[in-house]
Amino acid sequence: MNKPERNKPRTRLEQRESDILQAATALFADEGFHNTSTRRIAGAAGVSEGTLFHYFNTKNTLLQAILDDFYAQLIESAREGVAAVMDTRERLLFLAKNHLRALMENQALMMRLIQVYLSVDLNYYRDYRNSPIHDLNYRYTRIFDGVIKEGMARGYIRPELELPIVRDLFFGGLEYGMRTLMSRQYGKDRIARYVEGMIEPLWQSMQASAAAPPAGNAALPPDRLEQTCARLERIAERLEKQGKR
Amino acid sequence: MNKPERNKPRTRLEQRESDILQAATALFADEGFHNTSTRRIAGAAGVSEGTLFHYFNTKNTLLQAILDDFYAQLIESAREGVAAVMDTRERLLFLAKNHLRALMENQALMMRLIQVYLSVDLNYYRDYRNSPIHDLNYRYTRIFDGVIKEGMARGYIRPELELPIVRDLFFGGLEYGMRTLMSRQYGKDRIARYVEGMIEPLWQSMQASAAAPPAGNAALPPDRLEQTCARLERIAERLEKQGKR
Amino acid sequence: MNKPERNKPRTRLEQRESDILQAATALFADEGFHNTSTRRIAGAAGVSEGTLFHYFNTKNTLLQAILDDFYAQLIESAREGVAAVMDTRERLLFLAKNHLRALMENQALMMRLIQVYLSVDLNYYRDYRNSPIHDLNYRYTRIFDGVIKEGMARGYIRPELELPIVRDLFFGGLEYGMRTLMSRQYGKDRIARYVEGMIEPLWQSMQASAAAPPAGNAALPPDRLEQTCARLERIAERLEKQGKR
Amino acid sequence: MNKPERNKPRTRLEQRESDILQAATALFADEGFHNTSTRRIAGAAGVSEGTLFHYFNTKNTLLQAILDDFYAQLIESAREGVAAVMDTRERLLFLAKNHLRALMENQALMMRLIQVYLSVDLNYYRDYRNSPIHDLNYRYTRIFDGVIKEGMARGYIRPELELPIVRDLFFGGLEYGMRTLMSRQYGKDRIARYVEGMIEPLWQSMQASAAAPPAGNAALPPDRLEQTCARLERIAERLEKQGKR
DNA sequence: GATGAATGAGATTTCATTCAT
DNA sequence: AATGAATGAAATCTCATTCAT
Repeated sequence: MNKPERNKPRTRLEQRESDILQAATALFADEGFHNTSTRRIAGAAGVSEGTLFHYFNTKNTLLQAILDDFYAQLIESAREGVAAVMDTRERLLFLAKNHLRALMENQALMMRLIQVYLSVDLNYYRDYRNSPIHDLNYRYTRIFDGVIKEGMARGYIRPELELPIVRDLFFGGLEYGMRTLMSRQYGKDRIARYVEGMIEPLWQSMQASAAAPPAGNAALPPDRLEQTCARLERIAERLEKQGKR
Repeated sequence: MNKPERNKPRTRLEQRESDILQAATALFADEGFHNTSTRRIAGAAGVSEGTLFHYFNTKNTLLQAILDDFYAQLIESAREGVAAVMDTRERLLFLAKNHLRALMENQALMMRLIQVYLSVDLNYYRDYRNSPIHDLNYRYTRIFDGVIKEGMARGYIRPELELPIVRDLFFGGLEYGMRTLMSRQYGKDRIARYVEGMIEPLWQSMQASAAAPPAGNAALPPDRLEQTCARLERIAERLEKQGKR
Repeated sequence: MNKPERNKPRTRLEQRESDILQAATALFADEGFHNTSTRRIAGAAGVSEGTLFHYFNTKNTLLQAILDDFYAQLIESAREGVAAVMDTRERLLFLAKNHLRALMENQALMMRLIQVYLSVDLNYYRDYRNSPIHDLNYRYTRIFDGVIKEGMARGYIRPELELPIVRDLFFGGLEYGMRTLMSRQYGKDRIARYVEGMIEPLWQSMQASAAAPPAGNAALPPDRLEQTCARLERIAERLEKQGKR
Repeated sequence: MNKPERNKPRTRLEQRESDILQAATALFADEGFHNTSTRRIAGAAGVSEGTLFHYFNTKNTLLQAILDDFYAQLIESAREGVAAVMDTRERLLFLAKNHLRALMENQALMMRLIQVYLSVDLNYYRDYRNSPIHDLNYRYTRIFDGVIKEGMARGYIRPELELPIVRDLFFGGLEYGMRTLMSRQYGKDRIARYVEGMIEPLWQSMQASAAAPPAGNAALPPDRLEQTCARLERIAERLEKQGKR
């Protein structure tokens, strides 16, 4: 899947804008946002610094534009994939793979960018809900939400499951795992295997069947038993010590 | 639980060092690493810039020291909690709460710092394995790993579960969810409820072979019970012998 | 002879660059390299500090540029003078005067700059041969070498004389003597007298085999005379032929 | 010959002072004056920074002390050598070798130090005559002067020779030549050979005999002749060119 | 006498942004 | 629309020197 080239720029203006975006994307990904000067971006894009600021008023604007592009593609690809597959589990697999693929294809740029953006340039937790990135992310994750809700409606997923939590596990798990994945050489199949390994337990916990014995209680007995055993063990140990004296 | 105050600084040197660390921690948390100048840190700590660099050769050194401190506390509290509780599920609940608590107590500093550190100042994915933070994180997550492995040994967790994936879901989910949590006013119980909501599906998916018998009582570990009984009998016998003396 | 004004700057850029170079030259000369801040240079040149670094990436680059300019002028003037005079002794006199003149005209800057450069900023004796200043100096002293070699070829200088040693005496003596000269008020004729006083013994020691016949007329180069006479006769013959046509 | 150890420090105070001097000497030599911080000197000397400034009020004081020591040794060794040898030429050879040896033994320190001192920290040419280093150097070069004067008195050196000029050639030549010597691997004999090569022409030019044909005139005839030849040559060449047309 | 923590002025360099051309 | 020279504020870090202990 081709990235920024997708919207083929036709006019000279669009070409320039695209050049700048691509150059900035590559440099941000390689060196990080703060370690990349606008001068270098301009140089890499083959334009003057003045021109760069002619297209993007601010370095932050540039970052925002990159994020916009990225999310636009992410959202589009996610929607397409979800529309093409009907099975809920397959849809989740697709979303996960697509998510990782997009992140990695951009040389992990996005993860870094988003983090930097969230962590440094915005006061993230202060005004997250008003930030433009919140909006992007919201629109993106709604696709996931839709899949889950449809799965519930169809009876594949137990309906009392808390959606936000599944969402956190899904995206959080994927991005956390990406660290491990990226620090090694990885192939396409490696990603696929990893994703399947992650969806499997998630899927289990979503199953309607698993809800049958209402969890809460089902988990209690062995714990209770375990606790009692442990207590007895402790007593036994104490007795042993005393015995040795 | 109190943070840097824990190791109460006694000498004047330690006091100063602690002052600087605290000031830097707060500022980094509020404004981000790159938006906080050493001058402001020095000012906030009540020392001159020269003094700051007398204690920490580099702004990065300062960051490193903060991370070291944070992880040291995190690791210690995690170990203590795990040692105090025997039940696997309870342990996971504790680890999750502890993780969130630590992150939030530091004004979400650490998450941001770590991200910045990973994303910007290091070339994260390039030399992650050699970075000092990798080591810290490794030592921390091994505690989680230990809990899971012990759970498997005891029969509470199906042994074919892939540990790295559970780990990614656990920590990734927590940190991803933290965004939501922090953007609202939250109370202690809110965290607790959130954590329990997250552990519940995770725990389910860990249960022994949920695929075959629909979970529930299948989680019973009969051998464990048998072993404990046998041991108790042995102890009883020994006690009987002692009683005969 | 005017220094940086020589290549009259036409464009605004060249003008600025020249301003900066001149300001830096003057300040370095007055206060020394390490005691002159870039801020003061910028101020003296009437530009902002940012502009200064726009033209010269580094304070050292600036120094290098000054040295380049100086040597370029030195080399050019030396070549011109040598080309304009045929007599070896006159050439040496010229080179010596020119050397001192250039050094003094630049407010003794160059001697100081070069020394500082050699002594402090480079590890002089460690990588002298690879330093850019070595190259400049080499190109300059080759002019002297050429004069000496030609003097040998013409029979005015005894050929067994060791060129490096004469070179050391020549330039070393001049620069060492400059200290004395500069600490007093000096006029043009004073320099001239000093130079003549220095060339006199040097020249004597270069004369052909001063050891054998007590010098003086021994310096006569009979073969040179013979060769020239022969050549003149040949030319005369040819002219005669032409006249017969 | 041992350098700073010569005045064997007895008291603890003297030992410390000597330690500091030695450390500073080595570091200045290796890294240059401005690139060596007092902190590093203190560290290398095994004392605290406070102590360093207890012994030497100023970094410049330290430099001055080093120079004092160096010159003291230089002067002493020069005096001893001159006293031990009677022949004028031998004395000059000794002085030259001794000069180079001392310079090189100190890792070329002194040359660099003096240059730095002269070039940067003092406004050398402004108040050279009042500077302490002028005094040291004056006392040192007077030894050379004495040798020359005695040589004149004994009839070995022509009396009309200008002493300052010979002095400049002698010391200037030596120090200029040192650059070449130090940038290669050199042995003791290499220095000796170099010095002899340099004294030879110098000595010739000092000879009383060379004065017999009063130089000035003696040098004229061949020059005059040369000029005439050159002129004739030029005319001949022009004629030849015309002839070829 | 010895220490080394503390200082604060200052040094070089970077950078996003502006604006005259 | 495009340029790139110009800016000046700010950033990190160094350093000789002082002084309380």
